[in-house]
Amino acid sequence: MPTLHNVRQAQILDVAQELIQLRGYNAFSFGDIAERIGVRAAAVHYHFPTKADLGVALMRRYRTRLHASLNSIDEQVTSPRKKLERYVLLFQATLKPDHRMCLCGMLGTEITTLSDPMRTEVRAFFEDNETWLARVLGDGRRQGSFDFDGSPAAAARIIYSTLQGVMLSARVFEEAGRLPTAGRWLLDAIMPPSMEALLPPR
Amino acid sequence: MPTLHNVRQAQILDVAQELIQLRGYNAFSFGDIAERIGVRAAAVHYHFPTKADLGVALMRRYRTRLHASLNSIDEQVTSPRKKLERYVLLFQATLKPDHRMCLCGMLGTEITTLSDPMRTEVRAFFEDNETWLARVLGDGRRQGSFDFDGSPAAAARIIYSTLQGVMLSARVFEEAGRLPTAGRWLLDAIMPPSMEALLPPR
DNA sequence: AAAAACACTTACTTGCAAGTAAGTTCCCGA
DNA sequence: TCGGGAACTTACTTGCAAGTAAGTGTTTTT
Repeated sequence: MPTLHNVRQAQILDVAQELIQLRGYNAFSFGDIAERIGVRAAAVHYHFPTKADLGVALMRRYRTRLHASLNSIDEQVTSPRKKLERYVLLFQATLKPDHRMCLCGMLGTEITTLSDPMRTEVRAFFEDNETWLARVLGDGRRQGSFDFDGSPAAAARIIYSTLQGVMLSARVFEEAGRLPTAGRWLLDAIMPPSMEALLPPR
Repeated sequence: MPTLHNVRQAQILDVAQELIQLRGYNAFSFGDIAERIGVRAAAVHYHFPTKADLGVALMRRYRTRLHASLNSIDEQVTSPRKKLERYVLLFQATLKPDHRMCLCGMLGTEITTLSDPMRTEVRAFFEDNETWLARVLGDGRRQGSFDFDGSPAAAARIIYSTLQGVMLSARVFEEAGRLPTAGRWLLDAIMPPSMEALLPPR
């Protein structure tokens, strides 16, 4: 069961995540967190001694949640195309409320200013995504529902990058609609010619 | 001719640009700039009263240079495909030396922390890119060298986003090679089937 | 030759951020 | 009921960052 301690920690991580996604790691302070949850800054230090500690804990939780989301997709749908559709929805859920960046897209740009353990976590997050995507893309191509050149790993890297980049520009223009548009475009781009008749009308 | 004043201003902008591309807007100070050019921080304030002033001046210069680069491409090559190849080279030139982000990719993630005039400049930079790309894509499709669904503007948005996203992951993994790979993939993705025989061997 | 403008400097203020130390309050188990 | 720990607080130190004010030496203009 969740102890009070863990509840508070989770609350701190929630606020920290929101602030980082909105402003970036170098533009939020322990004071900002404290103010939002109604305590003093020292209370935040009690739970996470340093900013780097907080960052690492946050990244670990974020990665754990990613794994849960990807597992959930794998359990709930079997078609590779449907998996990718669900995957794009994860990005939409992040972006939609208030044009948040993906936590890792944000930390990726700031990576040179992060501690070593945080850097490691950020890279691992990128890798987790690319690995999962590569598997789905490989499966899809093997069973004929996808068609693309090169290795699944290379395609995965590009698709993941595209989604990150689209989140960025959707944020810059405050046009969350760019994400679903790009998602459809990507799916169409890797669809074999033989299946194009199945596309929904535009 | 360039006055001493302008030389110093340019020098400050050079250092500021490098620092922002490497660390971000919220992770550099006037002191950092001063140290690198061998003056005191107040000297930087003499040329650019506030950080926001510096940022706006930097963005304006960056945009002017973008326009020069795009004009140069338009003058030097006529084939839409060759134009895109040259365009990708612009990104490579930015990324290559030390895994720098595009100045605007960096500022885009930090956009909520920027002054209004800076935000405007960042958005304008994105728009300039997308507008140019849309024109090249439209031209290319009209003359049969490209094939893609949807409006040229929509394709331009996605391609630009992809390049931004690829820069981000190339930086995260310190693998500059991801950019040319993605560039080739993108060009292939919008190439009509009839021309696939012309692809270079892999 | 005097004065004004230029490109700085030193010295300073303000304010915030990270982090620490030493309490204080409350609850819980022995 | 009393001791101890958990979850804070206040109060503090250190350090840096933005920005300002008042000089200083050098150069340019008149």
